[in-house]
Amino acid sequence: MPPREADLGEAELEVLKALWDDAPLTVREVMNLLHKQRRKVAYTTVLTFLPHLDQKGYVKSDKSELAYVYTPIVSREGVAKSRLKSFLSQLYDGAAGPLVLQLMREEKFSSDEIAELQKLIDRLDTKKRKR
Amino acid sequence: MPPREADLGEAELEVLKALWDDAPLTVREVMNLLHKQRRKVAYTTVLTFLPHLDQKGYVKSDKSELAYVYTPIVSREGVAKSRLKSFLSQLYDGAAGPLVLQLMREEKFSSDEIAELQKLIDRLDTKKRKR
DNA sequence: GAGTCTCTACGACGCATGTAGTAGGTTTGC
DNA sequence: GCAAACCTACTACATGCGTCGTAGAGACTC
Repeated sequence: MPPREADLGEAELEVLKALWDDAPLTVREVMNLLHKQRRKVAYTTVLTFLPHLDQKGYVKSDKSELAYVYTPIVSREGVAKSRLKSFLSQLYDGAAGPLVLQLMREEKFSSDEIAELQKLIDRLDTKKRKR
Repeated sequence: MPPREADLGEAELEVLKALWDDAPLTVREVMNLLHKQRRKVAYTTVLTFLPHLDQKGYVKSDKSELAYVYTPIVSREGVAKSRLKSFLSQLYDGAAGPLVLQLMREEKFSSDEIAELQKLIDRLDTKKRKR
């Protein structure tokens, strides 16, 4: 009983990413984009994903021209957020803290990111102290 | 061509988590644990996962007693790390920065976590300045 | 207007995964 | 010793997903 918490397969996500990168696209254009990314996939394969994404409410389609033209109607951030949620509950019991700490220990960050991070922490810290 | 970057299915992970929680366990004990977590699954179903996990090198088995007894040989952190890597490359192009920032904005943290985080940042910050 | 090109719809197939039943061996308890 | 209980191996089946081919509708070309 795998209830598909994700709702988006690997390949479907690839297609959606292509759309995020390069706004309204036809099936053929999506395929070409994927090919450039060394993702060799047949036209008809791509063709199956776009109606799926449409039905699932991730993109909208427009057929005023000859071929359908697809545009995402969900943001990259939104999708990232919901997948992040699943990921968190799957391995970290939904707690963000340990994950952040792990990332901070193991990954690299730019100075800008560190500065931004510091700002966020200061805000949280102040809030806590006020109580 | 889904190359199984994860190597661990959803259900397999559940079983592995049971083992992490409660060290050496027999098939039956794992099943009982899952049942307690409202995960109704047949004995033989659990039975199939453990040899899988064994073959894939996630657990080791010991048959000095009547029934096989399984013990994890990979850490929760190790698995979390590798899945985190996939997740990161899947949605954030492998960049940890944006993910951390997103988490900091949207999630809650304990004072301890914030303190720990501050320490980590200070370290990174110092390193940067030294150059 | 016949041939060609391009599009979409539909169906087929393979593989991974989760699920479980059955069959047959081993242990235990009387 | 024999029956009951328990264990594992093997097999089977459903589903989801990714992959693509074929067929037929519409447009375009000359």
